[in-house]
Amino acid sequence: MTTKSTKYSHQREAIIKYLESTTNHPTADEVYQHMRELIPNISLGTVYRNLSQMAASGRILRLTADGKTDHFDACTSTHYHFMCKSCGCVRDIPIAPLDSLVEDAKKVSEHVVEDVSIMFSGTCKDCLVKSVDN
Amino acid sequence: MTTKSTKYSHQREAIIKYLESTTNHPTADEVYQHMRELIPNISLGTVYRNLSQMAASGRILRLTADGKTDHFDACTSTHYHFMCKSCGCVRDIPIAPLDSLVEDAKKVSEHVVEDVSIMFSGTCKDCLVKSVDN
DNA sequence: CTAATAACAGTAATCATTATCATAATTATG
DNA sequence: CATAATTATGATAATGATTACTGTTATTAG
Repeated sequence: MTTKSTKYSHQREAIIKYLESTTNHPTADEVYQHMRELIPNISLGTVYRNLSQMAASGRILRLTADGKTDHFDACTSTHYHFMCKSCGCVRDIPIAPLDSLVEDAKKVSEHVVEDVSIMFSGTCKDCLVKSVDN
Repeated sequence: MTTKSTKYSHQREAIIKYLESTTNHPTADEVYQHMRELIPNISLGTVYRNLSQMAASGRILRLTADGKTDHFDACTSTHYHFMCKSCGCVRDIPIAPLDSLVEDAKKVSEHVVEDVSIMFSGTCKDCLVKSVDN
């Protein structure tokens, strides 16, 4: 069995650069739309393949929130997120990491707890303004 | 504008009874498979419609974990869940509610934080046994 | 009892994502 | 450096979960 290696690709490089340049945690389709400005004939499948590959290897984070569309984050250190119930945008929440949470869960659970995902939700400031206008 | 009311249905009654009888947090399809034993010609659409309706009204909880399939829980008081990365099952994690978490997030965020979802992940005890066998 | 309306079963449509496949780009090797 | 091996790509088809549509049935109000 030969372990398969990773080859360089222009497309993957552009995707990771874009993810590192934004704190907006875009969806696969948002990444795709941006990439098309740089690489007009890039395929949506290429974007999905590279995002999934980088998420699997730990290079980026896959954020699952409302069960509809995943978001991606190039910042892999422990931090938390907020999803707007109105527009679906994902933003950072600057609270301190809850280091003991997984440890606490490990102690009480009969299962092997490895990770925890914390997702806040509510209304983002932009959607709040819009709702006041109406 | 007339507010639309809710009418009784045999199907919805059976769905909520089933959800209340289990702590396994089934998916819509698992609910459907169970319902077919009681109501053989029930439609999958009916199951989805009633689950969505009850989740929207707060009667049950919709649990989103891996972005693939939602799970449902008739217990709506604050508690936490674990999803197995191997088989996808969802189980309860009996740690005490983190009451201050949403309050803390409200203080530091420029958005209107209302709720938080906490999802642990790892390997469930059943999958652990299977992996040891191999 | 009858009219109004919500819920139903069955099915088609949608959306996000993954798989397939022939071609192109990258890397290894003689 | 030439060529073989292998991974990545673009284009598109397929999948899986969920929602929408439609004609019919059940529930409820008058």
